[in-house]
Amino acid sequence: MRRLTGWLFDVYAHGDDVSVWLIDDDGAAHHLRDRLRPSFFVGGSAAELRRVCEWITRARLSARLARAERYDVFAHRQRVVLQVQVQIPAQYAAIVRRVANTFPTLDLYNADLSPAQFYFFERNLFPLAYCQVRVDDTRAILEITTDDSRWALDYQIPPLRVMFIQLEGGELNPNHGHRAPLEITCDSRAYVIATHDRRQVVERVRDYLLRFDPDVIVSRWGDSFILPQLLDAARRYRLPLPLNRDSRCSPVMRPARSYFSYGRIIHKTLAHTLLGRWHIDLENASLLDYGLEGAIEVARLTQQPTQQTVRVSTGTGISAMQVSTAYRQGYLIPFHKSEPEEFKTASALLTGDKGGLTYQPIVGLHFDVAELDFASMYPAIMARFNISPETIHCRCCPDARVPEIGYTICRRARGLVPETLAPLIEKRMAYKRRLKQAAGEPQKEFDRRRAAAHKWLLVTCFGYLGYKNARFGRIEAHEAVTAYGREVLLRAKDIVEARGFRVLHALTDSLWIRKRGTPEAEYARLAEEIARATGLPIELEGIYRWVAFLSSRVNPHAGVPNRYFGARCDGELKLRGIEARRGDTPKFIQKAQLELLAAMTSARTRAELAARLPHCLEMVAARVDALRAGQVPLSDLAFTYRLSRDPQAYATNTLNAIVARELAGRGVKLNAGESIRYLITDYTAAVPSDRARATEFWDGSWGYDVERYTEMLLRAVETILLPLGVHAKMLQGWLAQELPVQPLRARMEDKRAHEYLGPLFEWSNRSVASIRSHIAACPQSSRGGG
DNA sequence: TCCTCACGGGG
DNA sequence: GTGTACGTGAGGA
Repeated sequence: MRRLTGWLFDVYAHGDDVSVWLIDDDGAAHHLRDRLRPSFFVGGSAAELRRVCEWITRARLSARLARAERYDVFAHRQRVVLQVQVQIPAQYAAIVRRVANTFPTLDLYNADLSPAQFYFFERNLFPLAYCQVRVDDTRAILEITTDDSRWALDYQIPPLRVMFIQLEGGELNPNHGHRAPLEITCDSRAYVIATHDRRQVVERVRDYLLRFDPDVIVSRWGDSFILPQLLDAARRYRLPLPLNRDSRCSPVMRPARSYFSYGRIIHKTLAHTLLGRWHIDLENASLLDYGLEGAIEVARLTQQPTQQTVRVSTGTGISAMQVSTAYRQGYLIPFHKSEPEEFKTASALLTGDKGGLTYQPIVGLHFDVAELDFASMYPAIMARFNISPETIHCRCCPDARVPEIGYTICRRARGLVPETLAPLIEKRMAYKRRLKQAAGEPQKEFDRRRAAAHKWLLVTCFGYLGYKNARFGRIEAHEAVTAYGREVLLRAKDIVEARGFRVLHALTDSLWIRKRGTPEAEYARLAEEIARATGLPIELEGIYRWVAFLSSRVNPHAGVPNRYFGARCDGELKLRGIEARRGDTPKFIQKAQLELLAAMTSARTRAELAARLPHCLEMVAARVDALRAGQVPLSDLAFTYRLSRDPQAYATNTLNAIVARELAGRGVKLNAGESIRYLITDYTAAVPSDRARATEFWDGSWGYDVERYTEMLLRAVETILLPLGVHAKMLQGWLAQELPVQPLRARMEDKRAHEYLGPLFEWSNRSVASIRSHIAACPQSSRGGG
């Protein structure tokens, strides 16, 4: 018998047990095993359940059967069910499937959880919990416990060894034709495998894996290109390739999939996850903005293994948290449905057409404006008013009714959704409070990333409530949330106006208000008064020196709710809807807008803003000069677009369609939901394929279209300067000065990987330069590398 | 002018 | 293992 302490790193079913990986304080990995007997439940009449028992016994499935009573949240009562306790965790999914196929009319519960989830729930653990373990001589766990909590604000993360693996040239997509040598970075040193011999590549990778034994392999295009290529070569040449730490099995492959989310198609490439080691592909991981620390926070909170966590949506994450709550309470957990898409009728669209409240802002520049925001409004409403699929239309509380729509909501029993949400809201607030206090880096950065991760969980929680396929979703609950939201914003507006403020704009959960000579303390009092009246926390988001609400480009007299920008007194800029906020705007244009806004930030009056115009125009001229001189980095000129359909399905010849078809013609398999990146080479070219070029097929011989980029730049500049009366035509007059166009030399910049890894995992490309001279001697063909 | 296409939100 | 609905702007036909 032996004692171990360390972080719970990986859990999966293997053989008759589960494999458990622990990383100790010295960073050493321990492979242990533990017992797990997951149960699912079958609901039906007594006769039906008897038949299920007989069938399972006859089929000699490895399961123990028992009668059980469990709570059905939707029926609001205990239900007699058949408990099927699976004896071998690896067989759980197969046994569920056989029962479901044989008895398609019966209800199954707790029937689609992963072995890792069962393990976490049964042992009261979560990924990266710091654990105390007793093991016997065969490495079987006798006891595993933790003092760590998912709700702890401060927790240690194990000393993870990270290996970074990519093709040289970083974010260029090898599936779209990019070819370059493999580059491996570990312990702050980069190693380039500059050979076209696939056998040698595999051998070198194997050597590095054995030498560094990384806990985490972070890659670019590892899921869809590097790992499949390596595995294929390893198979062909019969070479061992220890990508897994668990040598008993191969990496787990999941096929590519496309799905509809957030109103657009998302494509997830083929995925390769590892056992006893993590593989994270930066190009196939969602939500990069909160980085690995944020992903670890989400894994801890949602009790999903980290490799899954980075590959699934936050909707799945919040669903997993609800499942955890239900499991803890002993509720029956329904299936995650996956009914096919269905078209809504016109009437359903009409009645469903009730979202947040939207005003038309008062167009133009405003000075000394305050913005009040309800904090996490929809989640706060769910928690405060107990909105949950099983609490709505409750029979026991006829007096508690949702405004406008009149549904009843239970006041007696706390709902599953509020139960899950409340601690999450609280934890996020705690991090945000801490961020406001003076704390040093990197602590602040951890808190920022964790709070950002929570934000996404909270936001999708609301969406999930209205999602047809959610386990704990119900459209009426969704409607109740927005109804409360409208009511609450109207109450706030009334209060503000009663205090003599003018409401310039209001949108779902925020108000922009103005009253001459208001001291800051009055806003705090106002926020308190609204919070008291509505029961929801509202905060002073900021006081703006100035804010510009933009008019519609179609109708210059009408304000649009979601296009505005402003400078706060603390120097922060806030932008919505303008080019700089959009993912399909080249960085070059984003930078130009931000530069103008930065110059305007400190102005307090219209006259002060106007005084900065000459400087602004000089900056614009400098940008145009840089364009003409070919000094703009290639990566700053690239457009990124997500394809909403397969290349051949495009009806019009937009640049997107042209580039997509061009790539497809070169043998690149493009799927709806994938992104393409391209530069505009000659916008007016007669031959469509000459108009733009995918970044992967761009080389120095292609120039970029200076005229076209200038035109787009000036339009973006107009967005910023129009509130000051400057039109694009005026700008053109200013800049009507011919400069020579020079050949272009540019390089892709590559910072994202480092940003993603964050302050926790320091690695650098410092030694790349020294190795690069070595590669220069090696010829590169279009089939080389990876 | 109408149609097609892609993006945002939340902090 | 997948929020919905809608408004907006740009550009092609």
